[in-house]
Amino acid sequence: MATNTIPMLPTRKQTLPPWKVGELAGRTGMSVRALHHYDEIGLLTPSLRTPSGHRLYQQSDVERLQQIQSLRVMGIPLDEVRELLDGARISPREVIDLHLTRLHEHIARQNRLAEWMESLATHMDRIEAPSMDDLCQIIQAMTTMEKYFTAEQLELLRDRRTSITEEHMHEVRDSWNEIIPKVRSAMAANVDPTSPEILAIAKRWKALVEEFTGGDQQLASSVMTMYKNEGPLLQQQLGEVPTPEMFVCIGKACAAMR
Amino acid sequence: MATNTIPMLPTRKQTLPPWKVGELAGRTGMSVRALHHYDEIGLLTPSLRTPSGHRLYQQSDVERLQQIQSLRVMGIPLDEVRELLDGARISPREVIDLHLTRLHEHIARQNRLAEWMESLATHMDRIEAPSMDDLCQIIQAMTTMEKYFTAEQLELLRDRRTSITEEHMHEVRDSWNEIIPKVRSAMAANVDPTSPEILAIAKRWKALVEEFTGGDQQLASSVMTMYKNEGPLLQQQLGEVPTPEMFVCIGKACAAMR
DNA sequence: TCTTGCACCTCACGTAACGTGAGGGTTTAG
DNA sequence: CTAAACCCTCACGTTACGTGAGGTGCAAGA
Repeated sequence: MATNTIPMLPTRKQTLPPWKVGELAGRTGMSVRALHHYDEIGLLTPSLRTPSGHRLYQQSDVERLQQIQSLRVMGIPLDEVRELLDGARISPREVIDLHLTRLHEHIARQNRLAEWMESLATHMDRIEAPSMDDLCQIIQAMTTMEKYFTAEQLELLRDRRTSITEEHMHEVRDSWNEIIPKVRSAMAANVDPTSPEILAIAKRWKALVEEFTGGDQQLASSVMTMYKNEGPLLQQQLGEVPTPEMFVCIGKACAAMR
Repeated sequence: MATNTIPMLPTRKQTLPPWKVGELAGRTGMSVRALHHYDEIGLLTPSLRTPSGHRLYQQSDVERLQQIQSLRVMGIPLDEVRELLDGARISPREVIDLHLTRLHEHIARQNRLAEWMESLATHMDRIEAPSMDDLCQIIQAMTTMEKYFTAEQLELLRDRRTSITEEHMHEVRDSWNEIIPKVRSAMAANVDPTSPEILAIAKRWKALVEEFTGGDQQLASSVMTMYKNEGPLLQQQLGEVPTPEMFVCIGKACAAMR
């Protein structure tokens, strides 16, 4: 490079001695292996070799390498770089736009993941001494819920959760743990759904559902679908869990109440 | 799964028949090949095989797979998942934080790249019919400048560039293309730097520099360093370019002016 | 009972862009 | 002339599987 800063002799440009691979690597910040690799895949083949096979890179090769490096900083894969430099039937502006679009999509995905992990972290902080098992269960619960609820419903639930006290959540949990076994034993005893015993339970059940859904019918049915499909999974995580049969039973009771 | 939604018979859990690989794959959304792979790397080895060698996954294996899937959605590599599930000597909260940090760094890098590519795009839009070569040259210029200027200096230059009209930029370019050959020929003729001829040129030179740098001495020296080190590259892109010798010559002339 | 078809098995190569030796020639400075 | 430094060509390792190739196991219909 320094040889060319002498301004009086610009015509000697072509007579510059070609570079060996190590020299080119050193001057361009590439590794020798990378240059070998570019040669292997036909991206940058030195235009000369010594009789013994040593690679010799001419000025034109150096320029090509600089072009390669330029395109690579955009994150363009090597085979695409080769296509662009060899038969460029796509405009540079399109190249930029295309990769910018890809990049933005990638960033958006990563941002969603980060957001998701942050909400995961807040969930984890509710547990006193979380084990790896707890972590996995919470992740499973979150991904499961994402399958059954829309984004708005999830946000609504998130809001409601933060606006509610920790104790109240436990109270609700305890209520379910009390009610569900009652329903189960009543059903096992073949009690009539319209009997006063079940009607009383159904009233509490409806109140709990009402409180959770805030009267949102869509939300209520999403919850039911989820419990129907993911019964065993939720049971593992929540303890007592309503079965489809219970939904039927309580549904009959509610119908009888009207 | 459906077999377990019958709530009256929870004790039959263990007697569930084990699953073959295709069945497990179908139910968990994994591919058979992935399960084979997990087996190969010792991440999930089915606890049973049929005499003929068919893999049989028990309930415990299914649970492990669910844990694996849970951790994988965070983007944790497989060997790390194995470490976490086997000998978890790191707390789940740390796992989340660690990967969240990684993720944020990654996002930050991608964002910087996106920003960079957007500014690249605006540069490209200044060229009428940009070729792939123009694209590479602009990229080179941008990366080169990033080596010599600080972030603030670059922003300053960006601001100045947008506040200036296109024509004016061409005028400045033309001025340099006029002045530099004059200096070169004067130097070739060994004209004294303190001669009125050179002094006149030096005044125009200084004015141009002054306009570009806005009097910022740091900026001026950064520019000089860049021209010194990247002479040939810039020459390729700008046409006429000052050499270190010219800086010396003009420096002498300026000293004589005072 | 035989065959058909499907699910299963074990290799083994391919992916992206090189890093990292191994084993052996070449060049060059002393 | 020799030793250091440099060069060469394989060739495996990396990540998380996809995609056959070639062969076996198993349940059901003819």
